Amino acid sequence: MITNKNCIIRLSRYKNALYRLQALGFVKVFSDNLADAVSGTASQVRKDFSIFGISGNKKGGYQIDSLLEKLNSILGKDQLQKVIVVGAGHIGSALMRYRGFEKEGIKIVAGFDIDPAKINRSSFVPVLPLDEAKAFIKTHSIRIAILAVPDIAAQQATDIICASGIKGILNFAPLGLKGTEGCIINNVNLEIELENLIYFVNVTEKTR
Amino acid sequence: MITNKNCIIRLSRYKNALYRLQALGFVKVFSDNLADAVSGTASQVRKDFSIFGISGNKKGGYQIDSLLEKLNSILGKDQLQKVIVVGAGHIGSALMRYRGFEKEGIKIVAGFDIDPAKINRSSFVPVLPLDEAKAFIKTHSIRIAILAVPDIAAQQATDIICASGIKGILNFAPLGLKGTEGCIINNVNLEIELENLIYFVNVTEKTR
DNA sequence: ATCATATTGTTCCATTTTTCACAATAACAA
DNA sequence: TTGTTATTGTGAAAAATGGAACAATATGAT
Repeated sequence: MITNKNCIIRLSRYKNALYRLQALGFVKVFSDNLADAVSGTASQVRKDFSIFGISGNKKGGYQIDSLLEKLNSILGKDQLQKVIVVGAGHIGSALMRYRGFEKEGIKIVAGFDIDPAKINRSSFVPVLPLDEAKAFIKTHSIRIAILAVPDIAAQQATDIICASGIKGILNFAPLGLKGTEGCIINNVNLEIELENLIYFVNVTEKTR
Repeated sequence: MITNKNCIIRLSRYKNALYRLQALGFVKVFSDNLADAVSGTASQVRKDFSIFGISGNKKGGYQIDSLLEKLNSILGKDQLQKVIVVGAGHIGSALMRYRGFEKEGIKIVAGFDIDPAKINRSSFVPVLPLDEAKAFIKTHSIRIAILAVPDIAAQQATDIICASGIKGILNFAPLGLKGTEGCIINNVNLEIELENLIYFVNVTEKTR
């Protein structure tokens, strides 16, 4: 099994680059074209493909359409991914309104919040009481949740949705959550991303 | 020079964990406490510290307050970091309203947008025309920008702010930006994060 | 048909990152 | 004081990752 997160991220980037190339009218692509497009190396492109049994043609490169098919299948993009958002604050609401997911086959089907004032069953993405999350997750077979609640509420919310059958959480709470058995957690911590950036900006400024 | 991004991210996590421990009344901490708190290993905690010349006491662990001081200094948190947001759409606006940055010494001082309808000079975080970005960046010595514009506008916006003296960009546009000389770009790609999560959820589901 | 060329697929090597293991030693107990 | 114990700090081993190189080979030219 592949456990290299970076490798999977690269597959996503290849996929995105391929759509751009396709839109420009290209039909086939070489490993070094893709490498350029994602700022990588041609060896790595080929090795990434080889890991997943994707092969091209000697001297002929890769056929973009079939390559996209394979990548999309690996990335689970051959089916609509239904996702819920837990927490309808600033970030949560923005994610529910964000249209960028649609073209990626990711559909936010509902939001959940504890605050009655946030509930709105008739909005484009309905916002429901957290109490109803468990039933909703089961009824709609939801596997992925985006967690955008304040840090104090994060672990509790995690426990609830994990117990309801959620298999993967994209966590925006500024806190490392304890991974529950059978549930994968990816943390997107904006504060930490910024700190990281600040660190490297400072370092490169000092050393120049 | 330390170029290991993961290492710096771990420093941020240690720092956050230390604040939590401090809030619980702890005064000193051992490497394995910290390891538990961030789901890492004690060796790695010690090695990370050793890389930055942070030392503790044999049998006495680390003094939390002095440890925090050192980490904060490394992470550039001993001074207020002024940040601008470029793009006042859903994500950009949510970030401007997000209060989580404040306690991290990160202050969003202004937003910028091309759309005149988005301009609001009197809001808590003023939203100004993109035209004014260059002057603003120079006047206020801004080094860090958060980029939250649609993908088509991303490269152009990047060029503008890089040319204005921005040294680091946290990019939310779903597109790998070409790194301009002297400007570091960290990408936060929500679609890719979700795809990644979906991949690993699928894989672990299949192998069980 | 033969040759030259371009590009893949994979093996091997270098580098980076993580983990292990243990000597050094500070704190504490008797 | 002496001994015991807990914990650090680090050097060496191991694992993971990335990159270079090249044999294999399909394509197209002559």
